[in-house]
Amino acid sequence: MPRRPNYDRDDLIDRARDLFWRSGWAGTSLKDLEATLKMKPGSFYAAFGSKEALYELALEKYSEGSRATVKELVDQFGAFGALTHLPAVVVEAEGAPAKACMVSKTLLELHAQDHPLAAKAEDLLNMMEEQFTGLFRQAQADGDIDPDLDPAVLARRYQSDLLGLRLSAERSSLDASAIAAEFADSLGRLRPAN
Amino acid sequence: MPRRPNYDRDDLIDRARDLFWRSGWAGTSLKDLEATLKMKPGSFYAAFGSKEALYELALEKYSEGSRATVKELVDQFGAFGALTHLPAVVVEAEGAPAKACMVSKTLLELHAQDHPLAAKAEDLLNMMEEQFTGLFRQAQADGDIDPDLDPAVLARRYQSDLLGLRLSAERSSLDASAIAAEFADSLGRLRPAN
DNA sequence: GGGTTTCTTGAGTGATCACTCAAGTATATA
DNA sequence: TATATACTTGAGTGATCACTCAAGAAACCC
Repeated sequence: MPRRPNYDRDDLIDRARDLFWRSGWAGTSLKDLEATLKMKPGSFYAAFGSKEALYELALEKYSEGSRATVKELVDQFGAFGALTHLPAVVVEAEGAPAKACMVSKTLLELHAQDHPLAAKAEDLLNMMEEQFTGLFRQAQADGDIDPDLDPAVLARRYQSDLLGLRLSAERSSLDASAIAAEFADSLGRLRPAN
Repeated sequence: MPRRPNYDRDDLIDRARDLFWRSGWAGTSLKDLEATLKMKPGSFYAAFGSKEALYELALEKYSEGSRATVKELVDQFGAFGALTHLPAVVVEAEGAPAKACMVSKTLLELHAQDHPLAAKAEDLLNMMEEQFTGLFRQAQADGDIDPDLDPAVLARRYQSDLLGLRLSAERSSLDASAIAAEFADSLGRLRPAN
């Protein structure tokens, strides 16, 4: 009986994610969304309920995509190889709306307002950190990293440096690839002693 | 002949800086500024011209303060000591409006809009990077760091990691002091070989 | 103390914000 | 083909945005 929507919901969320990723929460107006999604306000609110609800969907999709990229690197290069390749991958991503991580941008923008999306961003950063912990643990099992080191500690430091690298990559006057290469190189110091 | 203002301009800029630092550009409304500075719109615009002009003053003052803090650490601990102490200082700053660097927050929020304040933020990050380069050079002269390493390269990496640390320190679920300690510790690897 | 100059006040500006809703349109079932 | 059920449209909502300006108050010089 019903009329079906003439849009692909998943594609809309992708486009919204890219817009939010680039321009942030306050920097993206409903007019911007209407233009990018080619939807009138009525359709928009029928489909998503609110700007905030769509942002949350977009943020979750960003985080899923981020973790999927890491998994692909693991399949291709193994756990240690994924950790060393990721910095360059993230900095050299050509089509990406921004170099910086969307989750960290969300946290920085909305943390002071105690906005629910900032809490969501914290959760997602924790999930991503856990993925890194798993990678360091696996790299130890593979004999690529000193087994005496604590994978959780390594992961926190790794994620912190990676977020710094991605933030720095937003600077136009700075060659982020060079930092990425060094970052990857310095992981070699974590190799087992023998 | 004239009537003098009944405020301390320097103090107003300090308070505006703290407010902008915490809440960001879009997150700070003129109503917020009026409340914090205890000024009516007329006085505000007579004194500063626009929200953007005040933000620029606040950002410059933040950057000056940031570089002054580093200089104090150099006086107290020397160049290498300043580099090792700074991570903990920055993460444990109790009274600060935010853990993350105001300049990097500005860049992330406004870069996509090609906002003049984002360009300003880039300039200030470059200045801060130069200060770090000078510190690494001095630390080499002091015999604390391997003279074969490039101080400019070390500074870029150091700044990137420091910005990442400060970003991570915004996460409530994360112990940033531990990362800071490790960060400082890892600088020991840059010592000369002998 | 009169006159000049500046600062302060606060109501008011148009623009934009996220969002609503009644009316119109298209689709699927019966 | 008739009807029920969405979806789409777009003008319009009140709230808030950064900002203006005319009027009044205060401080200085003579």
